[in-house]
Formats: sequence, C-alpha cells, structure tokens
Amino acid sequence: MTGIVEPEAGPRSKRAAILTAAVDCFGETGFEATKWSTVAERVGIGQTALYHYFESKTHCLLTIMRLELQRSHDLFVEATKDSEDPVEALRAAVRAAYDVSAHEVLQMRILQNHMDLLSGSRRSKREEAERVAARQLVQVVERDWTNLLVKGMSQGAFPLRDAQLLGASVLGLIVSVWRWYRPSGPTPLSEISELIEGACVRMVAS
Amino acid sequence: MTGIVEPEAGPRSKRAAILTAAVDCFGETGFEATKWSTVAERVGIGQTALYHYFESKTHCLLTIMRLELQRSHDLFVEATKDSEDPVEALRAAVRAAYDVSAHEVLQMRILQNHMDLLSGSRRSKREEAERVAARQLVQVVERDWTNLLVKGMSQGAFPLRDAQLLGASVLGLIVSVWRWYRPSGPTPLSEISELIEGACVRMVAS
DNA sequence: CCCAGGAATTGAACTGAACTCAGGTTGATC
DNA sequence: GATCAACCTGAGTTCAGTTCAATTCCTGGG
Repeated sequence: MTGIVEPEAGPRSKRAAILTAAVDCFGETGFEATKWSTVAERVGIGQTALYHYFESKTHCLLTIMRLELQRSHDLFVEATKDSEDPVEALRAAVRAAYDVSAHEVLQMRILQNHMDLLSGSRRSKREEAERVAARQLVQVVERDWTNLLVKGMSQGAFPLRDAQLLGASVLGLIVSVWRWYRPSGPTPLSEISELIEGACVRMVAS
Repeated sequence: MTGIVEPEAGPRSKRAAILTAAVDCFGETGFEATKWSTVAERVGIGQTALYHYFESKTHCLLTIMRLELQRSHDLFVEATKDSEDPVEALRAAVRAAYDVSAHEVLQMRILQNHMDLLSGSRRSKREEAERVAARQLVQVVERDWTNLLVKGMSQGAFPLRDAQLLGASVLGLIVSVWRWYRPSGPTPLSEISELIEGACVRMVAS
C-alpha cells in the first residue's frame, strides 16, 4: 500500500552523497565489515548525522538495493521495448544487464550479496517499507524475464518449458557474475557479456 | 601451507552438535540475525562454552562453508567418476548437485549467502586458515567443472568456448537456485533439477 | 531586517551481542 | 584416588550501532 516516497532533496541534503559513499564502502569492503562511522567520515559529517537521513545502517543498505532493483527493471524495459523478435529482445536484455559503470557493478554486488535480507521482515517501519518495496521489485524483475520467455514461447521462437522456472534460472545465471567479477580481474566485462548472451539464448531457444 | 586438521572428536565433544545447530539457525534465520547465544541454548550449553570449539561466530560459519565445499567437491568426483561420455558426466554432476537432504540445502544456502566472506582476509589465525581452505576449495570445485568442459570440448562433444568462463557460469546457474529455493515452496527439487540439467546441457553442448 | 521553523548537525550517553577472563567441574587413565 | 586435559561457567569487557537532548544553519514570510 504505502509505496516509498523518494525524499525530495533539500538543497543541502547529503543523502545522495551518503548513498554514493555507502555503495563504495559496502561494495568494496562488504556491508558487515564497513563501519557505519566510516561512511560518515567519507561524507564529511559526524556519525549521528547519518540518522537524519537513514534510520539505520541496514535501512541504507535496503535503500541501495531497492534503487538498484529499480534501475535493473527500468533498464530491462528500455532495452527490450523496441525488439519484436524474442531472441533479439533476449539478447538486448542481457547486453543491457552488463552495460554498467564501475559504480553500478558495486551496487549489483551489494544487491546479490544481501538478497537474503529481503526474506525476513524488519522491526522498524521505514526499513520494512524499503524491504517490501525491494521484494516487490524482485518479483517485477522476475516477471520481466518470465514474460519475455512466455512471449517467445507463444510465438514459437522458444520451445515450451516452465517459463517461471527458466526465467529465474536465466536471471540467476546473469546475476551470478556479480559475485566474482572484478573490474581489475583478467576477464573484461564485454567478454563475459558475450558468453552469457550466447549461453542464455542456447538455454532458452534451443 | 597449514591445512585444516579436523579436530578428532573427544567422546563428549559437542562440536558436531554445535555445527548442526548452527546450520539450522544460520540457514533459517540468517547468520547475522541469529544470536550466537541461541546456538548455545539449542545445544544445551552456556554461550561461553562455544568458544571452546570455535574462536568466534564467524569461525563457525567459515567451518560450515568449508565442509559444504568439501562435500560438493567429493560429490562431484563421485558422480562423474564412471561416466565416459561428457554429456552423461555433466548430467550426472548436475543431478548430484541437487540430490541433497533438507539439512544440506541449508548448508548450500549458507555457503551461497556468504561467499563474499572469502574475499577479504581475517584477523585471527584459525579463521584465516578456514577462509583460505574454503577459498581453495572454491577453486577446486571450479576446476572440477572447468575440467569436465575441457574434456568434453577436446573430445568434440562440446563446441569450443572459454571453458573457465563457461564453467563458472554453469556453476553459477546451478548454485543460484539455493538463494530462492525453499523445501516448502511450490516447486519440488526434482523438477528444478531436471530443468537445470537440460539448461546446462544446452548451454554447453549446443 | 528579523525571526519563526524546519533541516541539518553534534557530543555524550546508552544498548546489546560478541567476546575475554579467571577459575571450576568432569571423567578417563594410571 | 591423584592427575591432567577436555569441557564448562558467571561475571565482566568491548565496541559498533544507536538514541537523546540540545545547538547551529538556512530559508521564506512579515
């Protein structure tokens, strides 16, 4: 019922700065390993000031996850909107998923590493609101992929299979990359993107 | 250098009981969310007694992860040892990966949800030892899958592709299931197993 | 210009769960 | 039945996350 109302930025709000710093810290050091006070330092405020913007460290994390999920969904829609051919749509969606900045890579990683947070409910109101919103977006994204498969199957472009399950699998395959991928690593993202794109198409269309 | 020496069980050791209880707690409630003292209660000892067996809550977690990785590797070897045909070996490996008890499902989930722990090094000796051992086992398991693909490619059963990357992807696809699968959920594991088995074969062999 | 009021910030104090310490109990072995 | 190590405990410490009470900063209406 109560959706998240994105707090409109007062001119001297540091919310955005906090989110950016938090993504960097959480993404590189890990959520548990980074001290909330370190985020404050990096932004240039006292730790108590953080609580003006987020109810808790976890609330900040959940917000990051929700924003990333929103981004993923928007990107999927944008990428697939003008492809008639299901195979082309699938390819475009996969390519879009890997067309990300370094900062977005961190966000993805954070999201993947803390998916389990979305299961159990939270004590405080605002945390719970973010959690529910994120959970819903997970379902939206899953539906995005499932619908793509359903459409392809009904058009005869893909063999008939359990679209729900296959959609979850495709999505799982795509996001599994963010657990191990490092920009500094030996494999460039473009190469990964190509291999996964092919793999997804074979999984679904052959 | 210093491998883990599994502590031989004294007759009244509660190490095994602690590990079992911890897997249940961590798997169902989540590692962060479960209090270390709850594990003690479930075993029927005071919280301080836990420190006789594990240096820390995290040390226990890392041990669980290492044991699970060892199990995965052993199972892979066992499942593929007498398959000549690469496709059959692949199928057997996937089936083996999903032929697990409820308790093992929890272990898998715990492992998946805390892979990120294996990146950064730990302060204490014993924790670091477990971490390194686990990290190594991750590579062993990755090699298991990669080798299977390499063999299949060299035999001409699979088209030539980047085996390392494809291996990681196959593995990622398989384990991604443990994030969302629940024994109480609508989809039986057998159905998942079949779909993933097919998906892996198509990914690799077509 | 000023001052009302919300946004933003802070230092000091609180909380609770992980962990330490200094010792006590148990039980197998000689 | 003495010994020794494995096993256990209650009381106390630590430390990161959080709360509180109070202050400063800025903006917009009179």
